[in-house]
Amino acid sequence: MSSTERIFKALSDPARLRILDFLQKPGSDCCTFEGKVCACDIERELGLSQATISHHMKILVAAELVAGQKLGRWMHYKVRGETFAAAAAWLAARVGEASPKAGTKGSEAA
Amino acid sequence: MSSTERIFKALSDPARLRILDFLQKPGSDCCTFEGKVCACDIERELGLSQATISHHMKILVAAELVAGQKLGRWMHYKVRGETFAAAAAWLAARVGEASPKAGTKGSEAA
DNA sequence: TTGACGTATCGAAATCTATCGATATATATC
DNA sequence: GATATATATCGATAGATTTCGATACGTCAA
Repeated sequence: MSSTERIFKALSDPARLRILDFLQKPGSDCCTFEGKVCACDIERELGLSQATISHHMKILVAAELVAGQKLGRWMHYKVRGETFAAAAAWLAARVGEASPKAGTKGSEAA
Repeated sequence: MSSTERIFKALSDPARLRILDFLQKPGSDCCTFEGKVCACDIERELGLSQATISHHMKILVAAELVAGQKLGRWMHYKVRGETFAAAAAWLAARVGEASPKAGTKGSEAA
């Protein structure tokens, strides 16, 4: 699976979109650490089981949309802006290029 | 399903990514018409059945990533750049906002 | 009207995904 | 060491997705 496909697949689930939104504006009562949000806060915010949250975080980390760091017993996550920027660039490169002479814009999709 | 989720879901399949690439650089032997590519060419390019191509095009049109136009017996498709641009903007808005004090206002509408 | 052709839809099979409870692993505390 | 806590993994299940062949629908040409 290409990294492009992996990114969009990670973005195509409502639970994961909620997680990404939450990572950027966590509640003030969250056990954040240096801008990173604890997995337990995500679980509480979404109302899904701990196993399900762990599953989603694995997918987001594999897509490089999120970075995880273990601090003692806790996992702390934060958004990886550079991957969002790369995905945005991938999309932007496909705007207004419907001409028959497109050529060297393909990154590594498909 | 939100339009954002519908767009990313449409982008999360390798066959559909190939279709989008092909729509922007179709072969010179394709029965294109005013920059739009015939469904029969997509079928030939991808090597999937006609039913499968029709299914994928329906998903791409529903996500508004592609516009379809019927010309006699033929369906012609083209990329809708504005939807790609909107999706790129959605991603770009999530770059560099991982910190609660990254410069944006403190409006947290949860 | 009839037949041929391009496309859409239907029904089914195989595979993938989200979700959960149970359990394992790792770490902090006693 | 023993126990409690946070997270990861395992196994199972329900639902979604991809794909196809068959067939229906719409359009062009005799």
